[in-house]
Amino acid sequence: MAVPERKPRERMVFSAAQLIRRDGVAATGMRDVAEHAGAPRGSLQHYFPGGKEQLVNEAVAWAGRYAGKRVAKFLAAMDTPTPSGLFAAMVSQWTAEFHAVGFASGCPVAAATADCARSTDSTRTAAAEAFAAWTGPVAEALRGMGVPPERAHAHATLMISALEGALLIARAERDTRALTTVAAELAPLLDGAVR
Amino acid sequence: MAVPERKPRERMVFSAAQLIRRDGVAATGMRDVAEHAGAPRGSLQHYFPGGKEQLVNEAVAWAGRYAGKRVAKFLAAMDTPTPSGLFAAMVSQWTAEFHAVGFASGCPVAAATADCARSTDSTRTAAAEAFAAWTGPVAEALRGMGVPPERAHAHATLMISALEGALLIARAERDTRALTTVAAELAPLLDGAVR
DNA sequence: CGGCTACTATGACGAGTGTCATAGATAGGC
DNA sequence: GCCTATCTATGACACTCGTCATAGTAGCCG
Repeated sequence: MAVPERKPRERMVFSAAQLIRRDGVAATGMRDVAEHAGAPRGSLQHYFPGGKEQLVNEAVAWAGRYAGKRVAKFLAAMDTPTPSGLFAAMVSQWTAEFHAVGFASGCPVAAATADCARSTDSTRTAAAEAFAAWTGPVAEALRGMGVPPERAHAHATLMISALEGALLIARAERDTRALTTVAAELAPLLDGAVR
Repeated sequence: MAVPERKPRERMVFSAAQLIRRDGVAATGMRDVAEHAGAPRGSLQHYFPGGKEQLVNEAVAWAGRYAGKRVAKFLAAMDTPTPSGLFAAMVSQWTAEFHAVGFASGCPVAAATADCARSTDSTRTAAAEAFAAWTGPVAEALRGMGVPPERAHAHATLMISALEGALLIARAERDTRALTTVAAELAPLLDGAVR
């Protein structure tokens, strides 16, 4: 996937997210990010005076916004939206990506959480906000499908939890089995909440 | 939690698991492990000639075995075992630990997967085996409660996926909300499979 | 033209890493 | 006693990291 035409600063954030979800935060070097983004090394300290911490936090935030926006696209692609259909769409995006890149990359928010939750509090906060930026649109979509408001947020949390966990297992096993299993088993529960 | 009386080698594996789940694989140094275990630095190269990779892999394997053994203890502590009761026990162990240590530590298998799935294939395999060593006993327990054999493994995968994902969210949010939500929402589905 | 800002380029520094080499200690067998 | 295998101890090496300092370039305004 060639780096698209964007402003250098955005390219670096995007590249950071890509590398983080592949190798983790600690294993992703600033020099690697610059090279991956095709940006000069000196620009990093110019655009991100807060250093690696700032870059990582912006990458995590970017990932959260991206995931949130995807929800709307999934909805638009479905003729008759259902909770299980939305979840299936989320899962199939990941299975397709896993098959495309050979299970090389996971979720950047998960990587940042596992790596920095204790050491860097600002990154932990950024991860929490990223999860919120993802859960919110999912919950809203569920409400739009008829799920009672008091359960929509809980089901959104359940969906994202199951998805993140299945992502880990799938990556470890190099097999999308966990993802498809979770989607199949959760479907009746999700649709059962529609009033 | 003081390091219990064990043989030095086992202490180092145990300490490695503790540090990995706190700070991630890359951020955990060999010197840190030796110090945490109260073991001499020189012993590392003696017991683990395969270097850090070997130590990490054994720590991950240890974590998988530990999680698998816990299932039996959870079952023994319940008078009338149910799928939702087992899941609630797994969740409550984590909520208790989170409250005890201030959300400092996550799951070592998840950390190893996020950090090494691409870079170190042997660690990725170790993580997959750890998940298997955990899923197996859960599935067997479900069968013992009357869950049909063909669905027991799927439900075990669902339980562990949801738990792992909720762990990540809980750690990021510094709140056990995700864990309790997942336990509550998943309960009827899990118990509904009992014939 | 000068002057200023935005951005790029590059070398250096100190701290940290995993690993290795080598030497020292300790304990059991006989 | 000595010999040997197991374990400990420590200093050094090559390397990478994030960050800083400093200089250079491009482009626009006046």
